[in-house]
Amino acid sequence: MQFDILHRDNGTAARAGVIVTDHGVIESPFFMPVGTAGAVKALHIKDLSDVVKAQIMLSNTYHLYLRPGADIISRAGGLHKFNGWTKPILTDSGGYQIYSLGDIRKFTDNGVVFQSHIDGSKHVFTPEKAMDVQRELGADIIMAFDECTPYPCDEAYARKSMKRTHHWLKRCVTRFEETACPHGYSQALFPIVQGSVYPELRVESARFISGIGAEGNAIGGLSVGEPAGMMYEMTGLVCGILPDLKPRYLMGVGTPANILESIALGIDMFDCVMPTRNGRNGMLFTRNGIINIKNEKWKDDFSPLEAEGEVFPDLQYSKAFLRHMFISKEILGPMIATTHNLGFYIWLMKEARKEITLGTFAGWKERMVKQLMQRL
RNA sequence: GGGGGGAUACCAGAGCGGUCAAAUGGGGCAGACUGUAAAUCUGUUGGCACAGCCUUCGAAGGUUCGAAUCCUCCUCCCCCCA
Repeated sequence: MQFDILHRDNGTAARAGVIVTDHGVIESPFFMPVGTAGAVKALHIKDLSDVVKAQIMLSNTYHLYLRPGADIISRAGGLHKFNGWTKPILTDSGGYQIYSLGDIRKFTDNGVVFQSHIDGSKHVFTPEKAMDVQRELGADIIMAFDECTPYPCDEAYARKSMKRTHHWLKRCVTRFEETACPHGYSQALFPIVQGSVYPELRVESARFISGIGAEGNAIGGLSVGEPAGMMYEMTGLVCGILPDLKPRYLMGVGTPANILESIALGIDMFDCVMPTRNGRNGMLFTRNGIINIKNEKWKDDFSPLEAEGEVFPDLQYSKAFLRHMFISKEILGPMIATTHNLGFYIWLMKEARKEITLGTFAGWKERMVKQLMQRL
C-alpha cells in the first residue's frame, strides 16, 4: 500500500492524498460504507460503485468468521471474489464487536472468549486468530485486534485496557509478519490508538502506535457516547503525534459535522453505520440538513429528495413518495434512503477534498457544519 | 316463524360489580441510532386549568355506596333451524 499527500489546506491540518492498493486507488479524505456481513445493507455493489461512487468498503471479521466462516470465503478466493466487489476492502478486526457484545464475552490473558450472537456457541478470539482470519478474508487493509473501551470508563481501566491493546498489537504484528495473504495480493495492517478520553493515555498510546511504523494508523474508542468536544480534543491530540505521512483513520465516525471537523484535525479515513442504518430507519442526510422522512409533514411534499443532488435517487424520488415507501414498509424505502445517504456522504468527502486542494477548507467547513446538522 | 350469539377507544380484541380512561396487537404520531446482535428500538395515542378533574365501553331507563361489567326496554349486526 502506498500513501501520498498531494495537497494541504491553509489554516487547518486537513490534507488531500491518494492511497494505492492492489485493488485500486483511493482519493483521500474518504468515507467507507459499512458492509458488516460482506454487503452494504440494501445496496447492490453496482450501486455502491456507480451510483454512490464508493471507493472502498468496510466489512467485519467477527461477522464473517461466524457466518459463513473464513474458510468458505477463503475457498471462494477471498472476500472480493465472494461478494463481487473488486475495489479495496478494509476489514475491522472484531474488537468493536467484542465491546458491543456486552455481557456475553469475557477477557482472558490470551484473548477474548465470547458467545456467538447467532447461536450462543462459544468462541475464542486472540490477536493471532484475528490476523489469521483477516488473512483469509483478504481485505486490502486489515485492523489490529484491540479493545474498545466504553464511555464513561475510569482511568485505571482505560490504562489497563490500553496496555492490553498494545500488547495484543505486538502479537498481531508478529503474526502478520509471519504470514501472507493466501490470495496473492498485499495487505496493510493498521494499529489502533486507544486511551479513552484521558489525554495522557492518548498521548502514550499514540506514541506507542507510531513506534510500530505501520502503513497507516487508526484511532479507536471514540464516538462511543462522549461529548463531541472531547472527541475532537482527543483526535487533535493524537493526530499531532501519529506520523504525518501515513493515513489516519478515525474509526466509527460519524455525523457529517463530526467528519468535517475531524478532517480539519488531520484525519483521512472514516467509516460509520449512520448513513446506512439511520437511512434504513428513515433519516436522510441532505445538504440543507436532516430529514426524518417518516414525519407527517412530508406527506404531500412533492419536491425531490435533494434538489441540488447528483445521486440517482435525489431527483428521481419526491419526499412524499419516499415517506409513502417507509410508511408502507416497502423495501424500496430503505434502499432509496441508503443510496441517497451514502451518495451524500461520499459527495461531501469529494467536496471536502476539493476545498482542501483549493486551500479553502476551513471557511467552507464552518458553513457546512451549521447547515448539515439542522433539523428540517 | 323458532333458537342462539354479539355491539368496548382509529381498527381488531380482552375485560364481565370496585385495584378501568379500560389489557394486548395493529394503525397513527414523535424520538433514538456514530469501527451494525438494528428493514431496529423507545415513547405516546379521550379532553383539560393535567400528582387532580371532566366526558367515555350501541341508545335510554333502572338496581347498587359504586356498573364497561347486573336488570328492563329500544336499535343494529351475526349464526343455526324452518
